[in-house]
Amino acid sequence: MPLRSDWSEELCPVRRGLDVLGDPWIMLIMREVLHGRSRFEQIRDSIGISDAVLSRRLRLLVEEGLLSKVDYRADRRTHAAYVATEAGADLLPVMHAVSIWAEKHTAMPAGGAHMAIIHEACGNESTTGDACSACGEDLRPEDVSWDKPWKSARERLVGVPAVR
Amino acid sequence: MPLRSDWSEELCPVRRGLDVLGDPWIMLIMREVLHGRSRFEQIRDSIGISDAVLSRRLRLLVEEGLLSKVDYRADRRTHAAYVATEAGADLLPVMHAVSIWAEKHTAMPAGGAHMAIIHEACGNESTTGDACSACGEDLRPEDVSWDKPWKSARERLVGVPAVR
DNA sequence: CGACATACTCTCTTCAAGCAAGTGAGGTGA
DNA sequence: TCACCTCACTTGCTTGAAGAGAGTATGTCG
Repeated sequence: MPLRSDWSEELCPVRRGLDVLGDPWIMLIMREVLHGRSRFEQIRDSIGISDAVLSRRLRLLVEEGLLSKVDYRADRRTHAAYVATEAGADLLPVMHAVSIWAEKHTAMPAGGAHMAIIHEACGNESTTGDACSACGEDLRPEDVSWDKPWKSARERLVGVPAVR
Repeated sequence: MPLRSDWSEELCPVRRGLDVLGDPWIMLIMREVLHGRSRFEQIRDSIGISDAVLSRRLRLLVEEGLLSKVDYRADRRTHAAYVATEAGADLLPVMHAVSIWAEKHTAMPAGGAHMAIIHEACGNESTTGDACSACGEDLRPEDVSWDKPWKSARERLVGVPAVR
């Protein structure tokens, strides 16, 4: 990932990971895609990123193998869409870890509320990010919802699409 | 964290977390501190960051409450040192998640090897990042070692110091 | 006193972010 | 058919941070 220094050859996995993940937009884009918002304008409008930066990040994410670009038909025309690959879907535990950390250690703004990670496969809230704290199974995007009380919404995530 | 846009008032915890963690240096600095490398020059030399950037990041991390700056005497003089706070030590699951993701989804460079997370409290390797996959206990820095075969070293982490 | 170490700060150049505007391919309405 | 729209970008401009290197303030040692 040649945004700044190239750390892809580092021996320490933390550093290799940060080569890709050490950018504030990457995880936000992946979060949107895992929420099923797969089109350029959907992602742009939901996270407030500029066109230029989103365009570059999407290209990088496809190069790095976290997203794949697909065309699909809707509204009588062809749209570009970005869907998670296995590597992209596997970012879920990282997002969960960030979320759990932030809930514990950043100030909750006015109007905020606890976001619960719901493991739909067993029906319970998980308090850990990689394996469900209730049933012990790995948390896969397609089995997880994020309960966001400030939006009065429980949003089901989407994983790697079955057909490509 | 006013490096770029300020996301500290965002309702979504992922975004609030990325306000602090969405920078490649932050996690690397915290990793060094959790390895007991607490002085300016130790951190600088082990991660290869410029003086100016390290200085700014350390100030930010103290402001954000992830590090605390302490003076200690060694070599007959007073040194500045940075030690993790509770919020800093709680980054360990995030680091583990990044590391596990990177081991699975980035190319292992020549000379690299699997880095095992050892839960010294039970003596086993954990394959998950927040609770030990072997015994189920939360992974706290003071109970964890990272086994780095490429350095032929098993490095014990350090948590929040008992005295401040 | 001068040499040295530590923990920074300052200066300079390069490059990305953020904002705004433009572009081109495809589709739509009159 | 031709102006107009939407989508998914690209281009240009300005500001500001990164990275590299040199300088500086404080304290210690001989």
